[in-house]
Amino acid sequence: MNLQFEPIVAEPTYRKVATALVDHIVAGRLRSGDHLPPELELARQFGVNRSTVREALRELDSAGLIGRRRGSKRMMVIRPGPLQVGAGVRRALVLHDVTFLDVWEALMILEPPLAAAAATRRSDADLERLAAAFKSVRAALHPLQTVQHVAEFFRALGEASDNPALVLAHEPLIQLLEPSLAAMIDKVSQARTRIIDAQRRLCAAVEAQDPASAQTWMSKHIRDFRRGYELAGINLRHTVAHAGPLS
Amino acid sequence: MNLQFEPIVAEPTYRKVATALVDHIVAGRLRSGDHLPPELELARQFGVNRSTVREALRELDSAGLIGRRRGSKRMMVIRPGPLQVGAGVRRALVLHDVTFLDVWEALMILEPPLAAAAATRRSDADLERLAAAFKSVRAALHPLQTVQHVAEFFRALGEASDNPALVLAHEPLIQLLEPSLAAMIDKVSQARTRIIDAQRRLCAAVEAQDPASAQTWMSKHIRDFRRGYELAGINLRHTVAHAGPLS
DNA sequence: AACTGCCTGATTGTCGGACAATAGCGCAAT
DNA sequence: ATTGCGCTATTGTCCGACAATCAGGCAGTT
Repeated sequence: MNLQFEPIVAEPTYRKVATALVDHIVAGRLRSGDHLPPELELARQFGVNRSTVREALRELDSAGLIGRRRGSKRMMVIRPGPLQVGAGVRRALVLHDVTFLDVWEALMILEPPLAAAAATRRSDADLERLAAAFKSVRAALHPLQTVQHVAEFFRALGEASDNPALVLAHEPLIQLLEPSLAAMIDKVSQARTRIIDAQRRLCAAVEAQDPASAQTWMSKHIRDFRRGYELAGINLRHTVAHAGPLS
Repeated sequence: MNLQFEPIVAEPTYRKVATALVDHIVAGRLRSGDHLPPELELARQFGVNRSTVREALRELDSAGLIGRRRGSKRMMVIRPGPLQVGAGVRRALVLHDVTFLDVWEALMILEPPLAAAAATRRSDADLERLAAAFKSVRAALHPLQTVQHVAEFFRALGEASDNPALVLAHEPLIQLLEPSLAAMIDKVSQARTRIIDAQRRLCAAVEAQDPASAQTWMSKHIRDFRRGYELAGINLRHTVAHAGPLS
């Protein structure tokens, strides 16, 4: 009696419908921008009730695979963007009790090479976006504004790296950084100046397409964040939970 | 006439219900392992129809925030695990036409420092899991088995780093690597040997808690992957799309 | 005491139908 | 070309229903 049985899996219908739709999207039969067939039509084709279709649609919705333009009624297929995906990962990280130190360490690993890649491969448009973000940071009045533009600076740098994997990997980190950074800037007077200084060097390095310099300065920049947190009296071993608006 | 108006957002009820539930979970009022109230009870409390509640539940379901034990009927709150979150990110990456080169570059950035962190902070249990994975790789018969255990090796290393941010960041990369790696091992005869050799060194470094050595060998290891792909005749600039089972 | 079988209630999965609100769209009028 | 009007399609939400099955109690047997 050495028999081992596989557990029986009874997938509910709404999940089957969902995976069927996902498969169509990932296989490219439904492309980004295409309108999804109306719910009743889908129900007819799948041979299920509209309620069931709707439950499946909520799953795709939550996965960021479908959405609609503002003011539009019909659903269309979209590509899950970094903000959407990043928000999900951020939630997961918060629930896993990620600490400031964890986030800082990950940034320390990711951002310098990312900056180097950005410097190497940036397009003129990327440079422009980066410069615009830098300008906004200098012009920002409130800490909250500042961090929003700092986040945009990081995002611009990510896009410049021209590597979707890196973009999606560092997006949740940026989102986790944002709220705590505001508190830090508010408490540490030199923080703003030092951030602006680092960004100026980074802009220059990216413009000059000097990866080594970009990497070095980003490294200093991230290290500075840690110093800022310590000066602000934030315990790096605390979890980042509840540090900002969530969903 | 310089007025700018904010766009009016009219959130549907099912989304409000979903965010209300998410807020409760993230705020810790509903903890991992808690049973969710029955749908009718939720409908009563929210003052909406059960269908609406169910659509909201599908959203949380897809986000990996709720689930159920096998054979159980009632939903319970869970923490979205790396596999779940990673699968979502992987889908997003595929839809963003990520290339082998992109994935390789991200691995090249992430894995060496991750290995160093693992070597520094690994527990005895981590070491055991890593050794078990290594053993399974050596014992594996088919390429498909091999890559599964190789993936497990990377996951074990990630867990050993004791940094959830790093774990979640490299999970989608592992998942993207998996299918193509099988093809590569099948074509390049030395690949298996070289992987095992690298893993042996990595195991030793992690056991000796020697971060520098771990980082160096991981660096070589990842670099080897690239050589393998080139030997296998895989164009690194091709997208990884459709390279394996999706959802 | 432990295991088994059985019954009952609770809960979910799926269905059908209904209706209000409104986006989409064509057509006429300006 | 823009505006106004009216019809249709589509979504959001609700109600009610029923089958399947899980959870828990209860009795009977060994």
